[in-house]
Amino acid sequence: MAQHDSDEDDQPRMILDRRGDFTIINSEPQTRFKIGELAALGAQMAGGVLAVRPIPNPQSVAHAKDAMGNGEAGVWTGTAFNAPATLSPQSIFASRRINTLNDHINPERFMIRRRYSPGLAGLKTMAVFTDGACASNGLATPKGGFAFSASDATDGLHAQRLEDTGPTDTAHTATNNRAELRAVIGFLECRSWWGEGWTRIVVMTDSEYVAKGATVWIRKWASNDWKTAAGKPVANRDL
Amino acid sequence: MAQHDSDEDDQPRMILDRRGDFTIINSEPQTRFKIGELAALGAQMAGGVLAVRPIPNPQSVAHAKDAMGNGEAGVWTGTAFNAPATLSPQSIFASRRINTLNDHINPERFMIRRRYSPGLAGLKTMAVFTDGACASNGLATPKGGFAFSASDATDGLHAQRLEDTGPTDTAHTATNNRAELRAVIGFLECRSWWGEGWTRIVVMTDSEYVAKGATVWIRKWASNDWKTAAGKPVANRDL
RNA sequence: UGACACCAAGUUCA
DNA sequence: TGAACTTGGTGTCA
Repeated sequence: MAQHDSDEDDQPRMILDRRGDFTIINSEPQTRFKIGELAALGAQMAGGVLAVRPIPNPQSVAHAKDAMGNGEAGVWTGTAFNAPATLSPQSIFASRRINTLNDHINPERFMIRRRYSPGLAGLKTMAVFTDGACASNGLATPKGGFAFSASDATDGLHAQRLEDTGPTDTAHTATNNRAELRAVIGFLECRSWWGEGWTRIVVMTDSEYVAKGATVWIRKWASNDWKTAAGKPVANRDL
Repeated sequence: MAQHDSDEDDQPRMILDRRGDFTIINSEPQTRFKIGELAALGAQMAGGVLAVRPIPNPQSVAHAKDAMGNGEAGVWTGTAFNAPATLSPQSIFASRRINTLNDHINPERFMIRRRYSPGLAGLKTMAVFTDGACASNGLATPKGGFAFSASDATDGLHAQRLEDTGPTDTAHTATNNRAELRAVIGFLECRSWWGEGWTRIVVMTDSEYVAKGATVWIRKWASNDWKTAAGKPVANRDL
């Protein structure tokens, strides 16, 4: 009830600081998303970069489902690789506007620089930074949040609270890993990247859980009836 | 090079202010030791009070080493408890002089008041305030200092710079936690409290690191090969 | 056993 | 405001 800005909406707003980190302002708790730190981590980053190759048309989906052995995971696959030491949102986003005939299509296009994806030059590749957070993770009342950014501009950021229920309408306690996963899903669902002409998404994440889960471990799980190495069912499967 | 007092010695001198804090005068950097603030912290003080029960004779040491599983930690144990809200050097030091037949024994004796250590009345209990400081902690050229006081008199204070090398002759960068640790060690080593007849030391510290490290965490470390919760080796083990 | 992430607490500083 | 020194704990996997 102290001083307020003059704008009344309760939608979360974001600010981007000098290092590229961003913060959700109208959010409780106020969480800082450390996108800028990805740059410092550089080559040592174990989470690394996740390249997602979508397979959107029905035939490809069917084929992928067959190949994966378990259809639920077969809609897309990914490849993990390490980020360069100079990684930062400002360096990786080679922003250029394109002309579109349709006003409903966002004209912002960000080609990932070729040196970050050698051999992928023929694909229209989009880059996105993701991060998840969970205050009081593992404690009594955890509160999750997530964010993603596909540009170095403030209005290119999106952040929101982690929902209490997953896509299957089941209640799920908020955890750090659910938040990290949800950040990637949030981008993939909110933006019609395929319709915009992108054929490859590069996801920058600091989460080994997300990076390896979507690239390495998922292949074992698909041919494994989704059992963990300890024999227990894989968690957060709904996401 | 500004104004100087007329005395030429370069031994650090200390001044005690109204609140019980003290400052090293001939020291660079000039550091303030906040003993007086312990009173304000009172019962909320998480660091609390550290009661040290020494086991000084060889048999007890050997027994303790066996019991701890790892001999290096077994020389003494402690119990943590919270300080009362009214805690202050002036209130806790019930100074009384005693007569001694030996001039070499300091006649100053400070019995901790019974209400601060219920149940310990049968032991000769000595109280000491400790504090550590580290200017530019974490920066390029940190400079540490520490101090302790076992009385409310000015000449009962001792303060000095934190050494560059630990007891193992290894170089160690000064940190706040090394300074806090060194303050306690400084008192235990400089004063022949056992020879003076004290059988229990109560250490007043505002450092959770010192209080829990010497009472709670050390028991896990001893049976843990001195690994931190994150699996890394415990820091400052030399102290 | 290891790895990444997410927190919690205290202190020390700039 | 922001950063470093230190610890304990959970979320997850191999």
